[in-house]
Amino acid sequence: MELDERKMTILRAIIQNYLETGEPVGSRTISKYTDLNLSSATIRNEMSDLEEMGYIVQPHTSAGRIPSDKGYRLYVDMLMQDKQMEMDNLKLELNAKSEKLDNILKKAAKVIAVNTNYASMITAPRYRKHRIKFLQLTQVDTESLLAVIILEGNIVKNNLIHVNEELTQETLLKLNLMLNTFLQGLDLQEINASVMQKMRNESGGYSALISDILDVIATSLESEEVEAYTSGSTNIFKYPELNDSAKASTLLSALEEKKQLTELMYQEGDSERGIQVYIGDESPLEATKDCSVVTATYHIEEGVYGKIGIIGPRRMDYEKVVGTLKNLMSELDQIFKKDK
Amino acid sequence: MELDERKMTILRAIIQNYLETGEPVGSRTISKYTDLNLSSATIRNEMSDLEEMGYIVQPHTSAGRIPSDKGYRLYVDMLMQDKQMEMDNLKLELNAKSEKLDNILKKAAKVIAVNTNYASMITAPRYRKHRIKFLQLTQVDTESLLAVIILEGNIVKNNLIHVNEELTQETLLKLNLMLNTFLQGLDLQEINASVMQKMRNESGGYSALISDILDVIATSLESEEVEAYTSGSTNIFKYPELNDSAKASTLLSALEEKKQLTELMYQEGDSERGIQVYIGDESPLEATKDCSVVTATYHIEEGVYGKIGIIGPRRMDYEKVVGTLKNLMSELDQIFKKDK
DNA sequence: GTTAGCACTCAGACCATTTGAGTGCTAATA
DNA sequence: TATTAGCACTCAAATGGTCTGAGTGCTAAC
Repeated sequence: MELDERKMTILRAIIQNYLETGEPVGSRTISKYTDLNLSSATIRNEMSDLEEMGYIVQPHTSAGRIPSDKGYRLYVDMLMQDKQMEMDNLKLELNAKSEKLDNILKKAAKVIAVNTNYASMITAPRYRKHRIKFLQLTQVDTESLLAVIILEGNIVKNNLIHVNEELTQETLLKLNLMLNTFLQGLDLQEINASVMQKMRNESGGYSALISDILDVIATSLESEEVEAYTSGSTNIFKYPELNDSAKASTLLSALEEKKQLTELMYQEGDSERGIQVYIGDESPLEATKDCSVVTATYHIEEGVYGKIGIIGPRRMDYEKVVGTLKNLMSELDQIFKKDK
Repeated sequence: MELDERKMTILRAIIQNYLETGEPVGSRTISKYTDLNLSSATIRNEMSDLEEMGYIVQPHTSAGRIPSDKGYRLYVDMLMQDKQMEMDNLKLELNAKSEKLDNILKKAAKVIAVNTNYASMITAPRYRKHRIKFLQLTQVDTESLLAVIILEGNIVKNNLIHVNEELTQETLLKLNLMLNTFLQGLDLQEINASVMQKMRNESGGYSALISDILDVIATSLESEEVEAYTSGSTNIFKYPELNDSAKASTLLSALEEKKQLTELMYQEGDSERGIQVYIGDESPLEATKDCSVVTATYHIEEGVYGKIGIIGPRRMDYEKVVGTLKNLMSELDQIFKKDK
């Protein structure tokens, strides 16, 4: 059987109608809804064909039809190659000048959630390897040193180190110089035993302190799970099909935990560019089997990127979501470009 | 009428039973549950009295009784002055040495949520006024300066500032010296126009930069909303009485927003010490009218403290919750003491 | 190829009935 | 006088039957 023009129109009508109402849609509805001027009986025949081809399903005999994952997929694919969206204006109100990365991201997540009425999640950019760009120790008071570590991409980490004796200005300068000489441009793997040994040798009696500092660096680089922010997770209550306590609970847990979702977003073959759509069972994540997840990538610099995700019901308004995401992506790209 | 020994016992039995089951409890149950050896009829008489006194209510005629807010209140008050809890061992697994404040707090929130099966929230310590302890500018690369600001209580803030020209080492030293001389020990209110003017005068041509820096400081200090972490928010699905979508939704929104809850925790008359219990309508917060909220305070140093909160159903296991909180409070106090 | 008509299906609403847990009251008992 | 047994009563929730309406598939007519 062939998926001709008319079948397409009907399928599209079914999907759009279902997106609006959330109820299975019947033949009579479609016969009125479209401008094809076909009777419900004809529609029934076509629908029966569409069902056979797997694009729609009946939740039970004598109910209307709802789109299957395959049907959504077709619809989404059609959308994707379709005309460029007209952009509805969404702006991050940021005085970007002194705004920090995490604030920007939090706001972005919120903007998306509010605009789409779905749950959103955004991850901080993931650097392929965290190279040390710059290191600095400063005496804060008699008993503590502040270690500031700047990684490539201007991620700033800091940590207090407790010391017993006050260090002279001179010693600090020396230590700083040494640390930078040895460690600049390295990532965690490259700080191996031999580097560490050399540093200790040259430290002139401060080898204990050096160890402490290396410890701090190690935890800073290592524990770097990708940070993620969510927003609008309670939006899922707006969709009856997700709004039973078992489903809502697993979904919200996933959103709270973030970790799984992060993994999903950084999926293999994510192509680093463009927009990815997981419909229902297509998702490798158990918790989102009843949802659709749309992810997008924003870029900070070559090879450094983060992800935005939207989680909503299968009957998500894909058109709007994809539009909003594209929009926000370029917005973010802008901000980070200006930021340079 | 008087609340004699026997009535107390019965009330306690009703509450405890209701905590376990979540169902209204009837006279027959109590007559078997307690070791008073009274018939259900007698219990009925007593219950009728208790109802008249306002400690229990009937959800509808011919249902069992459930505790009223007043009843819970009595019960909680009894608990509070009761014997010291035996501590069940909960430990934060932390290698506290290099662990940062926010990590400790996140873990604490999690530990509580897991231990109690309620939702938990913890706020970072709130300083009455944020005084600047130490400031430092560092050149990171040709176009950016890193400004590190350490506030009293060792809260570290940092921000990148974009500059057009590279500064000499000497200029930086001078600027740093000046910044510290002028700003050390001040809080935001105290950085007024006259201080700013003086600084600009002495800056020797870097007044634009100084303005930028002051901007950064201002946002760092000002935007200091209390940070808060939540955990286990999905636990609320475990309690049928909260598990309808309207209630769950408002509650979860409150947990996601955090702001309202933070306000609740830093309530007027919070006495800075000890444990506070809000039962149902006692809470000034609309979103938690159907819940109970228990808050506790942990201390970092004189006058600097944060809050832990537990949110659960009215029929919360107050005994356990209060125990756990006391426990964790001392644990946290320990960690922060060691940390000094 | 399209349409009208008809029999059939099934979820959900509606209603009556039953069940069981719980109550209040009264009279008997210790 | 305090306690208890007994009984009539209430009401939520469960059960089960019936009806309704939206929807289908199939067939015959256009």
